[in-house]
Amino acid sequence: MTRTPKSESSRRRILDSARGVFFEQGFEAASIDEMARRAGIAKGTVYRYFESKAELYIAVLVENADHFVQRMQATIEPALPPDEQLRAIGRFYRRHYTEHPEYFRIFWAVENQRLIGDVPADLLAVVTDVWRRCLGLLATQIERGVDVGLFRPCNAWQTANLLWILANGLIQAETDPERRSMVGGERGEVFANGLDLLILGLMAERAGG
Amino acid sequence: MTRTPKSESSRRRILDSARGVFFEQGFEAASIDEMARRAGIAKGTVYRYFESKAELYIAVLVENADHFVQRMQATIEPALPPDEQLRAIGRFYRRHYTEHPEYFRIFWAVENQRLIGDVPADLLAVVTDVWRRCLGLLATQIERGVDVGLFRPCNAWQTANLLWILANGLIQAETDPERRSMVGGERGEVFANGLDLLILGLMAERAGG
Amino acid sequence: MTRTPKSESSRRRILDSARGVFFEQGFEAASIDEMARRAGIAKGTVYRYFESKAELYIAVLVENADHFVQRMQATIEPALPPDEQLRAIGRFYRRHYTEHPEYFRIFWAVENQRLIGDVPADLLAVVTDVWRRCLGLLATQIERGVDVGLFRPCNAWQTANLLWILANGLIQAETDPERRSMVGGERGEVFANGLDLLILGLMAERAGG
Amino acid sequence: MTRTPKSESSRRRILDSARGVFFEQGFEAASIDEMARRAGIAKGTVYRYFESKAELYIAVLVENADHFVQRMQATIEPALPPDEQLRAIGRFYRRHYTEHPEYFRIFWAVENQRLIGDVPADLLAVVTDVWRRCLGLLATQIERGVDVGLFRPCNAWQTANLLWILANGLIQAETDPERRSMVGGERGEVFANGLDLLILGLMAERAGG
DNA sequence: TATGAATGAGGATTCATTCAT
DNA sequence: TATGAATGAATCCTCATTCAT
Repeated sequence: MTRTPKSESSRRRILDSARGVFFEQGFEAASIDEMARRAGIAKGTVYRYFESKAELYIAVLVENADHFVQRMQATIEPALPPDEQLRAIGRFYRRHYTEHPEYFRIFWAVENQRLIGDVPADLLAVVTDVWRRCLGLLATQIERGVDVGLFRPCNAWQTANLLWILANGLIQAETDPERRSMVGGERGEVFANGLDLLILGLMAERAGG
Repeated sequence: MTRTPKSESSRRRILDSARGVFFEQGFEAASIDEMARRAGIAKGTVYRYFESKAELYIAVLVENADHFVQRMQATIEPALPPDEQLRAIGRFYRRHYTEHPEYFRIFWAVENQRLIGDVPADLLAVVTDVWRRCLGLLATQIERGVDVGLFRPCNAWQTANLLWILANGLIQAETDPERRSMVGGERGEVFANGLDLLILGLMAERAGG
Repeated sequence: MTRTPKSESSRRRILDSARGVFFEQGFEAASIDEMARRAGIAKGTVYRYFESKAELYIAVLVENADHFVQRMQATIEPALPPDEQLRAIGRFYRRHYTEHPEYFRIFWAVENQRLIGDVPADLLAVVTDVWRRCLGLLATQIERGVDVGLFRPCNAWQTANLLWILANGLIQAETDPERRSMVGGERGEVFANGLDLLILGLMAERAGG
Repeated sequence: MTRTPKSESSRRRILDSARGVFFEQGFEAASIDEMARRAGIAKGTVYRYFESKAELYIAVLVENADHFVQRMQATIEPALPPDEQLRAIGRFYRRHYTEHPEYFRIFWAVENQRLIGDVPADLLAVVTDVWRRCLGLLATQIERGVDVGLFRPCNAWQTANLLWILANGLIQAETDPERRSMVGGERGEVFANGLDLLILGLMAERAGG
């Protein structure tokens, strides 16, 4: 009788358990049975809310995407200088992962797209949109830095891409215990230092000039 | 009953076809039927050489790892200065991917380990070993650079990790058409510029000093 | 708890939509969901009027039967001679199918009884009753024809059965495009000629005598 | 190691049990589980021989069709006059049904085509071909009868269609106990008399002329 | 040693039916 | 009385694995 048909709490429970199973097992290996079990509902009920496994997967990713982008945009503080801004975004990004590791993986799910195979339209659009908005956020700060002479001239989108790749890769590396024991250092510190080195490169020529 | 293969050529053919199928379809979606078909042998025969699908997958990855590390080590040219050495390794890495995209994926397969779930012992050891050797190669050059005053003081393994992450991430980014259209630029150029920026950061302080 | 419907209009709407769905999709493929949707009511409501899918199917068939028999009986015009009477019934039958193909199928549904499997009591009684009344109508005319010397002596019910079989078969044959292209001729003409040939056979001996 | 891949006896057993289940329950209601159970093999084995339920259904029908047409063609005895020929074909047809009621139903399965929905190409072709050959056999005899002046001039295919419809309808009517008790008479006699009446109609004009 | 037929557990999906509201 | 969310048994189909030959 509420505005939403079906039960919003069931939908919520399904999405939550589905996210867990999908991220733990991957799209192919994840089973609807397991999701239903975790959600404490019958298997058939899942199909009252989502037409297929693929659609459910998309719904999980879309939700994550929206949640993430909204928070990332809220991070921007216009008062900070561009290099500090980049560091702040980086800190937010890493913290967000720490707090919501499941949500975070959407950015790595992109590579697994092909697993689904026949539902690229919706998914691709969403994920691409997220990437674009994130890169755009970074590119804006980089451009600002170049304009005010803080950064040396560069292609802002390409440089944003570098920062993005590095941030993602560093977080992924943190996740792997083997890798961490290889590299050493505190988790947060390695991340911050990594980004700093790149930002330093960005400012280098100026220092040299 | 022994583990020793009966026919080395059959083992070879199985590994080759398995690599193709695993890399094209992913672990879950890959089917033994398809592998046997491509290898031109009967399905049951596969099980005379490998105990299970998972073990076969591991064998493929292990083999790739060995092949890769051997070639990477052969890349080192002691005569070059450390920064050029790093660039050379980067060029090799990217070229290697271009020529052998299948072999290359072993580094990203690590993250998908959990797909298998219960066979980490062998695999983890091998992959970790590869990572360690690759990072070691980079770390050696970085240390050399620091020693000769070309690079500013830094934790060599952490920095090697950065280069490694960036190289992998850039190549992955190249693979995604959406991403490339977002970032623009020539494929090889974006890769080279990215590494350069990091290396520039490595040398920055010195320039400033 | 009583079998008496709560709202006659709901019962009406359910029967109408059920007939459409059953006849379009067949018993197995027909879904209660679709019927409820078309009737503009909730699925659960269907079960307030009919105990099961099978019972609803029976109700549809019973209703069709009554409707059909009433109209067929109204066709008889005592003034016509028996052979014309038979032709008139044939014309009515074919026209009735053309105008109400859904209703018509009851006669072919008999053969599909076994699809349900465990509800023959009600259904069988009704359908048998319809057949009997239809054949009786024909048999009466045939007997009359024999009595007045128009037809040669014969078992009236067996002959009625022949006419009935032929009429049904001809209409079914019209329905199949492949069959029509095989046989050729105008739809109505093939039907009329077919019955005529049989009636001619009925009158043959007389002509010969 | 025999000429046929897989096991011919398994294929045979599957086809036999499938025919039974399909004809007893109809395409939709028939379950592969039941077929496997009756054949005494595992469910998965069915899929080694037939790609899908629909393909298995087609295989059953095709087999029946071939078997039937071959025997029907063998019935023709050139020495007999056309009217006797038609009676002989009728007797064969009825006897064939009596002995192989399952095989026989292919002619009534045509009407259920739509149940499958997405595999009409093969099926339609086969069934249409059977009908055409059967009607052709009848039409040939009718034409001969017209040529020799035994039958009155008529459209041979349309008349063949009439005989065909009547024969099928009479056999179907025999199958239904209710119908039989309504009509009375010996089974074989009703059938023979029915066809005779039509053949009489065919010869009537001549008698009258 | 190689084969490939057979297996059967497992997974996605459907839908008649129930029942709390 | 009507609703529609929830159920779960049933169905088709897949495929890693086994084993008799």
